Amino acid sequence: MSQYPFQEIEHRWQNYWANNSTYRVHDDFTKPKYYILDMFPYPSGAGLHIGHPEGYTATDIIARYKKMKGFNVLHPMGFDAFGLPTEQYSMKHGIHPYIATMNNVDNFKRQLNMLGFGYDWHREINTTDPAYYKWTQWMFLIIYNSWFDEALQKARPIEELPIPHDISSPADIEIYRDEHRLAFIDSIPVNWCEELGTVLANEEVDEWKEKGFTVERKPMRQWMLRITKYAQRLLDDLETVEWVTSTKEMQKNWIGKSQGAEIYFPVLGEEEKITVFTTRPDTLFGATYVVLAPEHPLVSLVTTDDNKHRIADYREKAAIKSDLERTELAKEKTGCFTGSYALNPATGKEVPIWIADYVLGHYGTGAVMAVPAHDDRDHEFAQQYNLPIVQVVAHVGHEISDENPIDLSKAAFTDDGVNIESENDEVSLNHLLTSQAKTKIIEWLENSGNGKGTIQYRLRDWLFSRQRYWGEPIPIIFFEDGTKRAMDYDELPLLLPELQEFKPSGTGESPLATVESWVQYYDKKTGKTGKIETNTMPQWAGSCWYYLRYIDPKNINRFCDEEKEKYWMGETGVDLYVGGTEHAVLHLLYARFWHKVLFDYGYVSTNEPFKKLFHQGMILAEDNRKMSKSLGNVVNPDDIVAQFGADALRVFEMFMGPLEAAKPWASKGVEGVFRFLNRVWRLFVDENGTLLSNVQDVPLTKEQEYVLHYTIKKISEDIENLSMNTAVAQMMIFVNEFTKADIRPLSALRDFIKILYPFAPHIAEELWHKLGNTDSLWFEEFPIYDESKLQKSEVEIIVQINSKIKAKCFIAVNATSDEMEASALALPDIAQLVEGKSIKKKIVVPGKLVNFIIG
RNA sequence: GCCCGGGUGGCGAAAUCGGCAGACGCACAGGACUUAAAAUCCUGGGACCGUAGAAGGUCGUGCGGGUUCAAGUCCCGCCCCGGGCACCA
Repeated sequence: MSQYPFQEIEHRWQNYWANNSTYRVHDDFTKPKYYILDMFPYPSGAGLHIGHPEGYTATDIIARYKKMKGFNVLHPMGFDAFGLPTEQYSMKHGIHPYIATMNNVDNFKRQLNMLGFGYDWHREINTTDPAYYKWTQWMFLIIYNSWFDEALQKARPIEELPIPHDISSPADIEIYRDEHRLAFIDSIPVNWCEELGTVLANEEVDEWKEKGFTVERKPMRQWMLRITKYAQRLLDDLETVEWVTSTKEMQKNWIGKSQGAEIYFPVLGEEEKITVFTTRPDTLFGATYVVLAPEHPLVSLVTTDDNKHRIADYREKAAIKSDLERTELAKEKTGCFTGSYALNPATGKEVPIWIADYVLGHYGTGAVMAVPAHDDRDHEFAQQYNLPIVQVVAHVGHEISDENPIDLSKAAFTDDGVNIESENDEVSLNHLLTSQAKTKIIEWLENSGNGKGTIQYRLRDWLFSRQRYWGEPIPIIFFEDGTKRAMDYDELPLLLPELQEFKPSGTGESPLATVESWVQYYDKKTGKTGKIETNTMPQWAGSCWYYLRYIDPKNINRFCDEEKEKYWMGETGVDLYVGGTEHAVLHLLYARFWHKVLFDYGYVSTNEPFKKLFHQGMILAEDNRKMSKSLGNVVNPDDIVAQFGADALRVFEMFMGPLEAAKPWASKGVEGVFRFLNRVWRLFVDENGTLLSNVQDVPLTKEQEYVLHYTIKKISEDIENLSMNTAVAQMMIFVNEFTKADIRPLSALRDFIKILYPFAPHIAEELWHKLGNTDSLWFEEFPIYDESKLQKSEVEIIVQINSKIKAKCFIAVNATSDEMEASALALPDIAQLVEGKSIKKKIVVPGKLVNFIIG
């Protein structure tokens, strides 16, 4: 294959860009800004995956395009380098995570530069850099030193938290404050992984289980972030961003808002009431028993002596089960009667109190009223244990029982309908539709003091601590006298200690707990001695705010300068954020949460961090399966670049198909794109790389003008819409058209190079210089199309008889309907077909078609 | 089970304010160049019927209906694939 010298060209231009700091970004506030962001990579030992260049090329294209359109473009890159994989690798190979990280980062940077991306490396960030994680810790302290004002729906300083009058001692005030901080310590059942020696967030459990690790539930002391306080805002503000609908949906489902009611069931013979949460308060008259989660605090109170052993036994078994075992693996529902009864506040009837692990302790109130007639789970349980089933909702129009077609011995009736048998002395729901019954019963509950309407969220607080070494230390000191204090901002960063051994301590504590010299702390500010918190932050922490650090990465006084933040974040934040779907919920939800806390304090100027979000699809192996080492179907970017060059890889990944779609790799496809780049090369130069003599300063033909201006228009629009595949197709059409020309008009070729440049910057720069230019294309303007060149004097229309195409003809572009009809009828084929027939109907679409319906 | 996406040639895909289905590329076939090959260039192509060849005809965007002069595109009912959630009361 005779080929253009891509290796030489790519090396030359990469060196040129580096030596001339071509991509240096300046904070020029006079220009309109465009902030385009990639999800920064985790620098693994495996190096760049072939999927990485897909999103990165797309953003590189847009960044260059926007730059050429006159925007001041910020398109930065950095590394999310804390986290388990590096620490695992370090333990296995005995290399310090810091060294492993540096090596991996170097390799990633080499590969990113090899692909010709236009990053300003002066703005590189690394989450493991103390100068960076100082601010991660700072933001943690902002959160720690805050409470959430429900009335204002925003975070406020903890000092401003109103303290109830009956709390006066400093110790009690501190306890009260701790109960309201947005970062707090709790002892809760967590997902403990013995092999990893750490707890995992609920969201992370599946990922590690897939990798073959076991995860069990175990109560432990943990740091939590009160993200649930922001549930409503996180939900509402989704409406203000331009995100993929599926991702918005996922976040909505994850937050999981439910409207319903809390209802109080008095325990017979006790003062206490059981509060249940239900979304179907309209079925209250059908509640025939109450179920508590095994971990519910009232369980011991309501358990009668003769049931003690069985209940204790059941609770113990439930406690060690993971959520997974309590749900998917449990084919049959299990439960245990406590021996006590509660009163259904609507019917006044006694209903038995059970415990069962199908009721989750952490959702709602941890207790439910069971309505077996109208809930599948309650129905199953009632059948299992022979509990009464009472119907209170019927199909609309079938309120009279003998016409009622519902067979409750088989399944529950869970649809909306109309209430029956729902009446007491104070309220009747009978004949009301489900929605009306809900409103009415809530009204009654509130008036009678038996309950109230409420909203529940599925979202849980964020488990924020990890028992690992390779993460940000949590800057809290626990003193020997039992008090504690958060470090002040001027004491940050709290550095990770140098460590020889970073294996888990084995006690459930972080490896940091074994470093006496680091843990033991003499506090100069208070003169007290104590211990530093040994848990570290999860990997998500550093990525919660990195987009802000790019704005001012070297700032030592602030996470970023106020004015620069205002400029680059503007009215609506990052203009475009591109990354994989795998972060649709977690990273994007956590980052939004941190951003909102910062927003509450005025540290950032936008409500939401990312205005527009786009997910690139996965690149599959040639066999249509996921690429994996074990399948041996991995394609390495280094190999492709060595064989065909970075430009070919970039253009091919854009040409494969829609950016958002999952698509299989095709080695023949790269060759095709490589052939295209060679055709581009030969459009300009001969075998020796000398500019062809038939590239001349001549005017374009009408046809060439049309193709050129259509290409400019089409590709501009395609880039804006992220339709890179059709943009590449249009460049191919351009090259095919102009290759045909014996004399190639220089002006069109100049424009074409500028269009090609965002996609294939190396070959474009080389050809640009061969045309005698001395500066980089980075500083050129993107061509602008001329609408008048797109106007054709004649247009081809189709002529149909009975809606079938029978002929085509050219007509003047501004022809009237009558003229079109006359031209069509004048065609011999049409005249012949119409002859002797009556034309029943004529449809004329200007500039498109004429259709004769004949009989 | 629920919520999102998506089903178009041998393959990746274009085209959705309803108006020539299959742009562009891959693979394939034929030809030119060559001692030969590679590379390059040119030509062809949805399927079926038809014809010596052409002309011509029928069918065709997952399946079944519908609206319309006209449907890949709009409406109704299904099937299949991918992703997410899943005892959340």
